[in-house]
Amino acid sequence: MEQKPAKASRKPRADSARNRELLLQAAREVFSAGGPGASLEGVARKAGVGIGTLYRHFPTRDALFEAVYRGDIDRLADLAEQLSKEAGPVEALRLWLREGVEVVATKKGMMATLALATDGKQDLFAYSHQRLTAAATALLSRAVEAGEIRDDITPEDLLRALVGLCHAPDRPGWRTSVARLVDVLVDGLKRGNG
Amino acid sequence: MEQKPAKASRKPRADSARNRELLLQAAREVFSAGGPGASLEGVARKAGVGIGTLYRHFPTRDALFEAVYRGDIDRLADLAEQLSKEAGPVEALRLWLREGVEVVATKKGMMATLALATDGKQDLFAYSHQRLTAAATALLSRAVEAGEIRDDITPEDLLRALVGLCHAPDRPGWRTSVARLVDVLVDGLKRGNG
DNA sequence: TTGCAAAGCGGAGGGTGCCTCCGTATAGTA
DNA sequence: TACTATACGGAGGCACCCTCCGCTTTGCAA
Repeated sequence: MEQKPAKASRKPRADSARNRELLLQAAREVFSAGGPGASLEGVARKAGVGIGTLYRHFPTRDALFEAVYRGDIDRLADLAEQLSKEAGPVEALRLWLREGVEVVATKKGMMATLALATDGKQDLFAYSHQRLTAAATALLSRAVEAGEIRDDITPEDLLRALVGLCHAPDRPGWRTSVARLVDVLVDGLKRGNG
Repeated sequence: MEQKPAKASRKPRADSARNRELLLQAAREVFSAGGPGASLEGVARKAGVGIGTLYRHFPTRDALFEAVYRGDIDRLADLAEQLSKEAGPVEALRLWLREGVEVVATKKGMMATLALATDGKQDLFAYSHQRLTAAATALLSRAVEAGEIRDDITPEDLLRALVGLCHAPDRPGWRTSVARLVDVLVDGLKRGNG
């Protein structure tokens, strides 16, 4: 029942690793500027690499998104944990949502990633989805157990709201508008408003 | 200072009007199924009309959206007026948002239209934007004047929330999730939750 | 070092969609 | 019926998507 031939596989090639980095860097820039619809050929051009190379490293557009923004997802998930220790249950929720908004604000491409990560269907985003869901679950259940918010809101609801509110982060007054809405939403979560 | 030559202009051609209708019908179907990214060439094909004809009638994708969904926008705006008479201030808000969600649920293409109409920048959507903003303003200010909700929420905030919550109307449990969030939002609007 | 094959490169090519332009067809009018 | 304003339609130029495969580079072993 041997798992793998384990063929003493040779060291990964240096040019491959280098190109991968070049692509990630280029994608970061292109996506941040141009949003989720940005051209992959543009990314390859900017990286100074053939389009074929891009597709070999990242077989789909989503794979590239995943690779580019996984770090941000992780940071957001970690933040939830930290806030659970440092802030009251409701305040932690509020601050977490605000930070989520803030992250998106600086990276248009992040929106698409967040949306995909929120969607459980994509195998590719299973990891990100799991991390975000766990973060949302933790924040919500803590507040529920403290008896401070209603108990019928799912983590999916919270993520949906986060992603939804972040759409169109270009419009004048976006930040303040979304900040208000986050407040409204969090207030609405509190017990005894029904 | 004659405004126009008023050249006893000839009657508009029958084929033109017919094709316009064919295009609208085809667009309705294609957009409803395929969302905002659906192919315009596909619309033309489905209408049995050349692509040039499509572009002559609707110079941009947005113009087509506008024409297809203006009726829905109007209906939504009218509903706000009606609800103002038939329901309490806060309840009217809640019901209006719910209806907005419902309209989008059945028409993917509507999402894009709503988003565009919410955005003031598009001259093309000036009418729709104005109608929706007026509707939101009426509902909000009525509730504010009744002292039932906070007074720092703008019509733009409300529309942003509506559009935002309606994203990704495909996911399982979408309806109930959004329904919950609308409730949370409206609860959060109420006075005395800060 | 050298030779070799695995691993990786890159861009041509076929497909789709966007939008414009203009020769051709046709509906209204005289 | 003839004439012309009006409308039609699709070819053409562009950009992008993604695949495929001949060529290059790299790591490794002799």
